[in-house]
Amino acid sequence: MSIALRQRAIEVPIQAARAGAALLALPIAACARCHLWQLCTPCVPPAERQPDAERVVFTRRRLLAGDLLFNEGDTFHSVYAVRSGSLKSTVTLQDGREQVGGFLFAGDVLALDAIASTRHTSTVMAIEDTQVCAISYQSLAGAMQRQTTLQRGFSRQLSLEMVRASRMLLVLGRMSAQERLAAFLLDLSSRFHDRGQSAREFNLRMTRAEIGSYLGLTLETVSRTLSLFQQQGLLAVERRRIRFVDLESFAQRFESVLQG
Amino acid sequence: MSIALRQRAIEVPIQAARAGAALLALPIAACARCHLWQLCTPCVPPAERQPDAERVVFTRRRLLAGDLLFNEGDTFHSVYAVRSGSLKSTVTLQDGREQVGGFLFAGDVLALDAIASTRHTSTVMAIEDTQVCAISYQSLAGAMQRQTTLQRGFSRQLSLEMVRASRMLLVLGRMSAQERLAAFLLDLSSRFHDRGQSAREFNLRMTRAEIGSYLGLTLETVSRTLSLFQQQGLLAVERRRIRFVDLESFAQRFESVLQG
DNA sequence: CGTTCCCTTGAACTTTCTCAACCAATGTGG
DNA sequence: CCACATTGGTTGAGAAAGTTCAAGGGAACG
Repeated sequence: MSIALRQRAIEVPIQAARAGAALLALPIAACARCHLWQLCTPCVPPAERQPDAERVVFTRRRLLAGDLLFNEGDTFHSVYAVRSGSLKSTVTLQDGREQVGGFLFAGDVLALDAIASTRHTSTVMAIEDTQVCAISYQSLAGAMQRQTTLQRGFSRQLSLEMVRASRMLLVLGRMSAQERLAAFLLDLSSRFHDRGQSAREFNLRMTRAEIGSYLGLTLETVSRTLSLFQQQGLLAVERRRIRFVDLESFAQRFESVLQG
Repeated sequence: MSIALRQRAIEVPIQAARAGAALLALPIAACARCHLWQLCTPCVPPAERQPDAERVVFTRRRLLAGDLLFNEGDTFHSVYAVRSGSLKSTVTLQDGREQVGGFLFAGDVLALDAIASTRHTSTVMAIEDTQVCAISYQSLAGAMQRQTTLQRGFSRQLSLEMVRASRMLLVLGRMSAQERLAAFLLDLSSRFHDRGQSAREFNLRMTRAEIGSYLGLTLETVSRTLSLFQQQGLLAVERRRIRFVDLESFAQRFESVLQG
């Protein structure tokens, strides 16, 4: 579950994965970002396969916008990697209040937080047409026992999620609506950039209400703040299309947001 | 790093650890709660030691109130287990705004989130006189390679932290000042209870300002809200001493807070 | 072509924050 | 032991930020 703002870029493993991608001709771009690609049978040609790699069961799954990948409380069987599309993860209070915990895009891995509890702790829904790989956790755990690299990468991934979560606490705890939204947009920008898309201009995949929920704001405040940024000449907003007029100065103006 | 509200109780591993405690006569109570006690040379009598347990290096460290355990950005060498006392973990924005990320008590394990980055992502300070065990991560990682149980327990611990973090996001994102403070007090109550202390009455170890920072509120709001709870006959507050007039009904009144 | 969903904007209202004064407890140095 | 400073906590009043309620517009979809 990606609950928070990303690091500016994810350094080492991406590099490695990209090098690997060139070498091994990964089927799709998302796999180059996926931390689990070494386990993925379709991603690794037979010649290079580890003998036990066979045991890790990957399943492809297609979702339409609005489809649930899994529900809070469902038994945990698999972790997932996003191949294409986008999803949101949500948690719900007893009284029905819902909070978006994060947005997931191609290459993101999710459901790691279920390992402890054997049940999913959030609901994940596709917000556009989406493909995911399901990776059986049982077989993954087995492979991790044998492959140290993999196990380390996995711990690393988990602990990265925690870093993101604690950054998000800062956002929700200390920042104004403008700062929250700026942080959110800069996060999206850097994530799209990492995926080879434009950092300056992109389509939001989610509604104002979902953004608001994620940031602890109402949809009206999100809308007003976007309008404000536009009035100030910082952004061009047209429905879900966002363009930074000057990305560098925007980032600078809100730099308090980007790590200490 | 404990960034969020705890589960009501931590089930399986505690049970196991307590059974172990009885069997092996752990030196202090905190060790019975510590997820790493199996590695702890003083905790495991020579007869029962795994041959590679020797390699995990534990160091005791004493801190006075106000002492730093480590600073944001310090190189990461060890994870820590709290033996006694309390600490707070904080993160800071460039402009100096600070956010308390969590409070740590006896038996808690911290600095797990540094694994990914090789640097500590938060500053941890003792808020009263405190003892910790420092566990060399290098030797811990080695032991985990050999002991599957340990490695699984570690992943479990990491993923528990994530569950807590996402619960905290709910608190900061969706809840009013009263709900936040109620959630905080109930969390403390259950944590003290887990440690064999009273769930109904306890001393806050932290200032109003620290509570406020943790909950995304000002210290004045914390103070006013405590006064309000007292006026409503829910709490008896006297400086840092908190007593629930009726813990069950208090919990019920704010039950929206406690998981779905 | 009408319905639905999403977004925008305005106005009144609520909550929390900010600023400020004050009190109580604790610690310090003469 | 007392005067004084420091730290932590309480309370009030006004200001600010964001929410709620309400109305209306536009794109998308059947």
